Amino acid sequence: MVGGTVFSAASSLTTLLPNQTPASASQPLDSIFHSSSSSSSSSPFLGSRSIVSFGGVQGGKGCKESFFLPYDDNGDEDTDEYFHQPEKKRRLSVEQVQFLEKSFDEENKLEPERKIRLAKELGLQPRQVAIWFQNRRARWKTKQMEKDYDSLHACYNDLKASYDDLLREKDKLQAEVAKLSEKVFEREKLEEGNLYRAETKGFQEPLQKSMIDSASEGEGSKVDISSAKSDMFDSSESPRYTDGVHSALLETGDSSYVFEPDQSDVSQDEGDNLSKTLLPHYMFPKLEDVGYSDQPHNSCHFGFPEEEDQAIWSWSY
DNA sequence: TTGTGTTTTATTGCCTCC
DNA sequence: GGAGGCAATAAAACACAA
Repeated sequence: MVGGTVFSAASSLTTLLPNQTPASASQPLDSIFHSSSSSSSSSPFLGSRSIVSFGGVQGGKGCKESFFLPYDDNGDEDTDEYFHQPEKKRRLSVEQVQFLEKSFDEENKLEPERKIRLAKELGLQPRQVAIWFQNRRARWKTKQMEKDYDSLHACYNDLKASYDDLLREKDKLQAEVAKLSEKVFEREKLEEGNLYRAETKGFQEPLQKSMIDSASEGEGSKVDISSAKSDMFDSSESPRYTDGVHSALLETGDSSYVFEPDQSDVSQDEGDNLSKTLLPHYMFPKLEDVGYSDQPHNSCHFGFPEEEDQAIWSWSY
């Protein structure tokens, strides 16, 4: 307990005569306590406002100021006043504060020798210097926290802006995914319907042949069931069927892979443009690879393992 | 002048270190 | 156990609007 054990400046001084020394007078701090006649000679800061300078003590009877506020220097010392004036705080002079600030800038911790030296130079008690440094450190810490808060807040705002941008982009992509998924679903339905009709009429092979022929001649097919796939998977940025699987399937006559997609058909489909420009090809794996027919039409299981899929597509629409 | 909010000085109690 | 630091707080000094 510093205040209680060391020396309570204000309370002690109120009981002292100007040229008396406090109870701790045996310390080398004695020289700090000046009488009114000696205070001004040893330090430029031992002005009338110094707590340990008694040169400016108020004298007149009825004066409400204690010697802690020696604003005028008509010092007719009346020692009785010291015993009866209420204890009051006083502020350090501008010069004292500037000196302390400069010292604080050099080092915000106060070693004992430095404290003594500063006290002597400023005409203050070492205790006052210590208190000033303590309070100054507290103020510095508060300011530092405000700075830290501001910089963290700026960081937060930047991150939040980025996050909001990503959210908007995600929503946009979600909408595209939904739109294109719906399109794929409808075309697959159409494909299934056409194949069913062909099979039931026994025209499967002739139909395939005629459609391939018409496609290869660039005439286009009004019932091109491959266009759904080509819209989705065949673009300049999407992998062509170079894995051998599709071409092999074509050779086997698998009805799911009847036609090699035609670029001429693709180029006329505006939906395909979306898939080219907005959607990475890996977002649309082959439907048969992901068990498309078993999935709800708006499901987003694009070939990821179930858990991973859930993690990636945790957002819903 | 006065009420009110802010700043500064100082105290108190607790904690850590040697 | 004493010295010193810190957080919380009190209180005086100060600033300023009404």
